[in-house]
Amino acid sequence: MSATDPPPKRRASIGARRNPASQAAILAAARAVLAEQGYSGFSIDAVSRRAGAGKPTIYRWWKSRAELLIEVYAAEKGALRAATTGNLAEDLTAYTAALWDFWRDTPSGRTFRALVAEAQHDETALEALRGKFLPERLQDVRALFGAAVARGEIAAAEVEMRLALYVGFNWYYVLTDRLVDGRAAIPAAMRLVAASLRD
Amino acid sequence: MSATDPPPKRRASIGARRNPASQAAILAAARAVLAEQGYSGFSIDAVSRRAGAGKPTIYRWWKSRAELLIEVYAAEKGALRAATTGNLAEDLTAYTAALWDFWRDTPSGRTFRALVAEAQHDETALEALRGKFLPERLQDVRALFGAAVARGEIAAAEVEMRLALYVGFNWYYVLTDRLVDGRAAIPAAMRLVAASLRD
Amino acid sequence: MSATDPPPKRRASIGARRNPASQAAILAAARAVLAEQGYSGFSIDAVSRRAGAGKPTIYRWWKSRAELLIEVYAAEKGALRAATTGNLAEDLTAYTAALWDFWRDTPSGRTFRALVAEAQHDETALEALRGKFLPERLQDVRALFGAAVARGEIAAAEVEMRLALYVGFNWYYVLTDRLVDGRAAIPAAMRLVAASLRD
Amino acid sequence: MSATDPPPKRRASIGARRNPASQAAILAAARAVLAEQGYSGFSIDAVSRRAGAGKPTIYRWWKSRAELLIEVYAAEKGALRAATTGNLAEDLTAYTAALWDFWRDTPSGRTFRALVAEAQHDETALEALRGKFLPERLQDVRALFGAAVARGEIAAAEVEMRLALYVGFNWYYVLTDRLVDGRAAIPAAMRLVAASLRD
DNA sequence: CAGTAAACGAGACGGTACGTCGTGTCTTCTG
DNA sequence: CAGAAGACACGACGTACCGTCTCGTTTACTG
Repeated sequence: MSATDPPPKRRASIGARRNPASQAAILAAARAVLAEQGYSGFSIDAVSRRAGAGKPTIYRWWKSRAELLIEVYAAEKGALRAATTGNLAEDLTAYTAALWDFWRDTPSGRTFRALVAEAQHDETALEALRGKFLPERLQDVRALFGAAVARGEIAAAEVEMRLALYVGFNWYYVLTDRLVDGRAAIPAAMRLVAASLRD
Repeated sequence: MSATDPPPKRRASIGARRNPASQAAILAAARAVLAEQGYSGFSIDAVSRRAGAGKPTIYRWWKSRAELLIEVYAAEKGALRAATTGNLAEDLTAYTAALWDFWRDTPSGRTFRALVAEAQHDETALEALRGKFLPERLQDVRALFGAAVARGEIAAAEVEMRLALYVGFNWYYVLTDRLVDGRAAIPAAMRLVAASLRD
Repeated sequence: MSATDPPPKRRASIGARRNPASQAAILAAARAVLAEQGYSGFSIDAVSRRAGAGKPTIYRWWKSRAELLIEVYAAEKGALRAATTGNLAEDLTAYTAALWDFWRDTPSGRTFRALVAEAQHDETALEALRGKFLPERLQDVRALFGAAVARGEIAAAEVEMRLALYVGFNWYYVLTDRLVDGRAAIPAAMRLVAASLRD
Repeated sequence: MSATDPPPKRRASIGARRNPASQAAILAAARAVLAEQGYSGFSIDAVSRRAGAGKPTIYRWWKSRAELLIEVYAAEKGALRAATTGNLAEDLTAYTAALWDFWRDTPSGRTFRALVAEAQHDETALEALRGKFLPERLQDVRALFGAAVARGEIAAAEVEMRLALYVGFNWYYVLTDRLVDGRAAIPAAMRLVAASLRD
């Protein structure tokens, strides 16, 4: 989203179906608002103004702020991929470093923080976070743990617990806006998350 | 906070100093509002109405919603204490179980969630969370880690990383409102947080 | 849902244009508040509550209390008309008597007083009073003077001065809430306002 | 009142009686506030801050804003005197010109406007205006009319009516803040106020 | 190929909350 | 015991945003 917005041209209806141009404009506007003002400036009114879209158009396709945030996040997250190399701690470290870069270098960090905040407001947003957003986002990481289970590194029964430690570690740093400070701690933390419990 | 509130009597000024009765009523009202309506119903107006206090009285003593939340939380947290028994994993498990009980059985869980959400809105709230709230709240847990360092269980350089894993684990469950589901995972997670990294 | 419930009658938007029902309800509420509580009870909040209208709806159409007062006054003033019979003093007397009746028997006297008071608070209100309200309200009286000039009763150059005396006389009595006491003085005063200056 | 306020020194009690220094400071502060901000900035809080006086001290000696305004006005008005020369119109013209100068060149014009506005808010202020303030202020002008009655220029029964015309003329111009524009109209208006009604 | 259905922008609507200011009352402390 | 200091409950201020509603317009899909 450029700082100098293009003059918002009126996008009329294209008939009795969703206008992709409007949807794209709304997502772009939401991303821009989050990038520039953060969660406190993120309102349906602001997005509507920025996108040159009517509020009902937004509410028609996203029934809550949370849904909009989720789609904004998903639109940018696509590129990030976790690769299995044979060592869980190293895989987690590589993925986490990439994730933190992504959070730092795009508006996605702010989007993520907004989404977690939104889930504290709104029960349905929390449900969406738990039931849809997190499972999707954690798919790759879960696969890393799955591969480690297959290799015998960790027990299958421990995956959820390790996942919670892993996710919580990331949340703690992103929600306190300390992605830079905490970066050095990633490798050791990932070694612990991947460590054996047999001793 | 009983559901049937006593008839709110007007509390006049007691001179050019803070009226403890008003402060207590405001804190109690804030706690009650959070308990009954959660973060979405938590507004200075609502607290003011509930407490029978003027909004300026609230703003006089608490510069922001976050400060009020912090004090509400602190007022209930007092009782919780961490004891060192000689085994870090066990100490952490005991403390965490007590913390989760406290979050579940009092409005404090909601207060905590509200505070984290507030920190996503408001930069000064985030600063207060990082600079004042968390250090104070983590004092006891940090002491547990310190004792483990003294016993040679873990390295001093690893304390911050382990603390982040520990805190994140708790945040993840409380912020997704899954304190009940996640309870069984506590002991194993704490063993991992306390595990050796030498192998 | 009891059958005795008064219909809540929320006035929704009727599209991207002013809803006449809301405007009428706001004007009626403003008139009612002034009639019942006078200027000291006249607040945008009170009008909003009384009208069942949102404050932003009021501010959207009236930039200030003064504008609202002016429109409330104009809505009732319509009926009053000045007739030229051929004698300025008598015409003024008849009109003034009717005006004072109108001020006494409707909320308009209070509205007028409120408007003058408002103009002492607010520079833009004063500007509206001088530039818009008074010229419109004085149109009829000015026509009476104009007719007298045409008949040769008074000099054209004296009209503004006589108008000031005339208006001031009315203001003095209405602003001191003595419309009843002062009534007997109207005819003689009007003879003086209409008197020749030749001697 | 100088623009650079002297550092407000604490004026302690001087025993169980009114402290003249405090009263003077309060009156001076009220005058200064009116001069600088007009009626809209005139509040007991503002006067209290400016004077370095406690609000209860103000309320103790002046039970309303109106009383304070009256005393502020009286403190400056003293100098103005009406002189009888043998011609009512000329006497009125001279006095009115002096009065308008006084209103223009001192904060008194604003004080006067504030007082009239206050009387529209507050019934007791109106009563004070009618019963105390106006009779005192009009004493001199009434004397001019009395002298004219004694000389046979006007009828005794017409004095109140002429006084109303005279006062209203002044009010009209001061309340619309047009003392400069209206100045030229004074002599003719005064001739009319003093004119014979016998023709 | 006309009629209908639905999406679009626009923006008004009744509300709630914001954070600040002023009100008049009250109490304590100082001199 | 007066005076400063200032806290108190209250309520108005003007603004932002909420989610809903209706408008008039613009297509595409239908019968």
